[in-house]
Amino acid sequence: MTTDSPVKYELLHVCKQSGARRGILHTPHGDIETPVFMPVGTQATVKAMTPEEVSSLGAGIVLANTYHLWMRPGHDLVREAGGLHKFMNWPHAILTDSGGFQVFSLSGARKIKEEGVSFNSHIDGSLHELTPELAIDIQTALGSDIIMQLDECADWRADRGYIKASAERTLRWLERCVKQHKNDAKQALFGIVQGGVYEDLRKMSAEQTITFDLPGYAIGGLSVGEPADIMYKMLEVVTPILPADKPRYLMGVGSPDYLIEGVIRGIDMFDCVLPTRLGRNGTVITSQGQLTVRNASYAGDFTPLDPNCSCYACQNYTRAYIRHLIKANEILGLRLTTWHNLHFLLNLMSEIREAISRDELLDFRDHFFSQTAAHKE
RNA sequence: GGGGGAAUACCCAAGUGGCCAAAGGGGGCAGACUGUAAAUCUGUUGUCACCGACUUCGGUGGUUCAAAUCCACCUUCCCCCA
Repeated sequence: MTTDSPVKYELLHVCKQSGARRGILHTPHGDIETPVFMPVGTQATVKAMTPEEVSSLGAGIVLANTYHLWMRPGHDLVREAGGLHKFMNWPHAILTDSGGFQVFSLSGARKIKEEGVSFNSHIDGSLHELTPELAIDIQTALGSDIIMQLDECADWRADRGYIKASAERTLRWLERCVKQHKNDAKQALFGIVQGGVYEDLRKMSAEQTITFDLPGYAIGGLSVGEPADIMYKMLEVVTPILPADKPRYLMGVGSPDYLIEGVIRGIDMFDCVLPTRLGRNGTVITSQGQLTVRNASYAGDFTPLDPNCSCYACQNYTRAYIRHLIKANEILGLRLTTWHNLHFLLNLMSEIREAISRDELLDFRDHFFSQTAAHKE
């Protein structure tokens, strides 16, 4: 099955200093250099940006969400439109998340059973049941390049017994997803490793998940509030188990420190709402650390968001102007902050890839952190 | 000229004897945000020597144990009639 997969990982180089991987992810909608950051466009749009803008920032793949598009506008409509790529005018690769994260984030409006998850729609409260089979069918209709199994992203603070049961159910759901997927030639199904913050459960989940011989593996249920060192520990347990010829995707990670540390621990793919959400909420990620440009201290600051940035926002606008736009509730303000944040992370990944090629990723990390630390008060 | 109404914190606006340093919005200030129910949410917003004290509800004086709330006069604004 693997050899027929529409998505293939090509390993280019392993950093001699850190063990990090550089590679290429071949998809039906283009080749993607890894490690890669994938902007999130839940509702078939990266909020505040046009697809052309997202593409111009260097993104070759974005996320969309099964649950949200199922609820609205409905996957049949997207199929009728000619698939997600055509519907949203995005010619590059798309990865759809299965709705597993909504099991976590909409926990107040959902019930988990062996058969699947029943949701009360966040839009109108109507009851819907998402099963592993339906999650595949919806993603088939959407036509994304990479599809995710239905999993349960459990609360990391849940007790061990629950996490174990949840991870095992996620494996049973994977089996059903694989069966439903039927070796589709155009879409690659990724499995998701769960197991919370328990090393043995993570190990069990990883070992079981790879028996399905899938074109890629994700690590889920992390970066949901647990301490960073626990997350790093889980990665150190899981990535050595995952096959070297397949991409490894750490779901939901997007702060610069997590990205760098994740790559060092063998991760190839990341996605996160952080840059777009932070931007809309008036915060920018810079080479000197996070900066809440909405704050009064920048009212008269006529320097760029990040003095070391070459993005459109930083080349043309000042902190003072962008703060003014945000305070005045002008759309351009959050477009510019989003623009910058996406550029920053995509550029960071590009620098990480180059550092891997030079076998200097650890040096790069130390330099990066000293820059941000130097500006912390 | 006559009659009626209103003045509350940065703004709007509740409150008509003690539970009022004073509801609620807005604005301001700050914090949070990591497979997006998020252009959202949370906190804070009289002063200070801040688990306590002090000064406030147009102004002045009064009634009362107690006043943003009651009384008198004054000031300003709005509406109606001439």
